[in-house]
Amino acid sequence: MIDRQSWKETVQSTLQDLYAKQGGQEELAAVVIQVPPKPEMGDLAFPLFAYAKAFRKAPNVISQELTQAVNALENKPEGEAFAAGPYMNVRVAMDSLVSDLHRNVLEDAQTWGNTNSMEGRRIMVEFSCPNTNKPLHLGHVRNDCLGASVSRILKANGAQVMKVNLINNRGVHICKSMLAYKKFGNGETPESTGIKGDHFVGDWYVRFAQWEKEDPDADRQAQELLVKWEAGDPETIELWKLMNGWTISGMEETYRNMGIDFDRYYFESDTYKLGKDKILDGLERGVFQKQEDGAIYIDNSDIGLDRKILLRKDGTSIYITQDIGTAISRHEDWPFDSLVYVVASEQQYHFKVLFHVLDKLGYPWAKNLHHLSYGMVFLPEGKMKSREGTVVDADDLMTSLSQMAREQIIEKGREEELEDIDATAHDIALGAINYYMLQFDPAKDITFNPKESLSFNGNTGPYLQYMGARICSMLRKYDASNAPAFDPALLSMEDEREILKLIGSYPEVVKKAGEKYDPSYICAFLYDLSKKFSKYYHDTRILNAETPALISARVSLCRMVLQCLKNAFFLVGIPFLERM
RNA sequence: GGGUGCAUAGCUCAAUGGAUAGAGCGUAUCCCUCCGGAGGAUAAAAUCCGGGUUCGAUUCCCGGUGUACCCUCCA
Repeated sequence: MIDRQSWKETVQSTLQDLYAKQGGQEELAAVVIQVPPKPEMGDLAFPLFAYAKAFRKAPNVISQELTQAVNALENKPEGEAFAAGPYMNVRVAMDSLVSDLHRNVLEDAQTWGNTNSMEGRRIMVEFSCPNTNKPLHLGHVRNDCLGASVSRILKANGAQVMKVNLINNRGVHICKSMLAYKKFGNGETPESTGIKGDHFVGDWYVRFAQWEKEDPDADRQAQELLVKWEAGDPETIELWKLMNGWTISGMEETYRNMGIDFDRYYFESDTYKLGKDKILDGLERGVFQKQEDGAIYIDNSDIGLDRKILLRKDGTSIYITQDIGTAISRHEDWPFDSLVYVVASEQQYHFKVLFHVLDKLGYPWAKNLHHLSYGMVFLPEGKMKSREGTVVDADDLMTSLSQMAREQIIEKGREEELEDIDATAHDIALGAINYYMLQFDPAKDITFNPKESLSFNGNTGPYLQYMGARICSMLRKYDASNAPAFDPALLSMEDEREILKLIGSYPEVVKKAGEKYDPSYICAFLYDLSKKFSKYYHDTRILNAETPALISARVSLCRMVLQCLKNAFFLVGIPFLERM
């Protein structure tokens, strides 16, 4: 909103003139523009340390001379410069800027804040990618929140986005739950037991782990079943389809519940054969080599890595085999400019190799593949372990949070106000989860403490939702019919200037979040805005301000904040609530 | 052993190379004559260690220490 560029240019040329006056010849270093640490110190800051040597003067002195020169200019940008020690700071005149901002925010409404920084780019985003042998857990939740949010942020920056999910529905782990079910299942089904499909299949996976401990032959049998599966044995395929169907329908229920959706599903079972073909093809062309025992590998010594097996000696495919096939068929389906894989940091090596393999196979787009690597989610006692029953299940998490939200609603006596308590509780839970998962730098490992993390107070999603609900509540009480026109000059308090500047910076935040694939910038913005607004309405009368014009101006500010909250909420998956 | 991240307050996290390193939780103390207390205010409390670059380093570089993940014909 503030015209930083004009100020920068003005200061640069004034500084250069000043230097020339005292006989300086050479070109000075580019001026740096900053935001002062406190609002009362102005809106812009120019540190002048770097020029001390050239001017042979202390930065404080340069600041004073520069300030005088800048303020004496006839056609400087609107505002006032003042010396602040070794800095020259500027307080910008905001009235016309605020008028524009006010108009833009309210006219653009839900598209306000969107940028065109990625206009025309076609970006595919892969996320979630569950295995069909167990239900979604906390790790998937971080993945899903990130993938969904990044997709929305890229879109808000003008990109065309294709959200894809890759169902890992084949492999020895799938065979393990199938085998245990075959052996011990007695024909039970999710329907007969009343257990959600993905949980039902997951239970058999756990059962296999127990059996494996008792019977050393279990693992060999699982491998055998995988070979049968790849050979297309009808009975095996039938069971596989049945069990995958159970899992996937269970997961889709979880996705729906969490507001996650995809434009397209890919199935590993459909693409691994293409991967195999491409590897055999690469072998023929001399890109890959064959070991004495028959396994095919790529020699990665050119990028400082060891050899990597691409196809087992028995001819069955492994994890990377299908990823090769999947990437190729995706580019055929929807030619993308870039493909973003949202996958945990533990797979960094895998993606390094994958991208290298595709590059060696000669696909030009292999250079535009990006691994959005995010940190692990740990529990206070360490890594989640299914064997020790410490896995935090996604469905359980949603259920317990909804339950907590429901209790709070009742405790606060809000039932009467709400049309649908369960729906509101659900949205609060969703807001809490999304904000929790997205507020941190994706690269960082995070520790999820169920007792401490599941709070609705402080820096949480519900706190943000509450701000929105409070503003809505105010606006409902305001009669706008004879409201005086918006006068930006009335919003001159420090608090108001701060809030307006923050709103003005929102498009830049959206842009940065897109460039960095990082929703945490949006989260930080939301918290900052909410906290500032929260203090503002605590200290300042709005609906009962002194004059109708003042009321109108402040209400307008509230409307702007509200629009900004709504738009940012959308990007990070926090449901907006008019009442809560 | 090699590779890649990470290291900031008691805990969980912020901080475009700049001014007094910010929040939440927890702890202590205040605030419902005022628009919703899922709130506001105040206080105590931190940059892993050693070098280097720079006018200036939490930030950049090198070394060390700690920690996590990977280096499987698991996914």
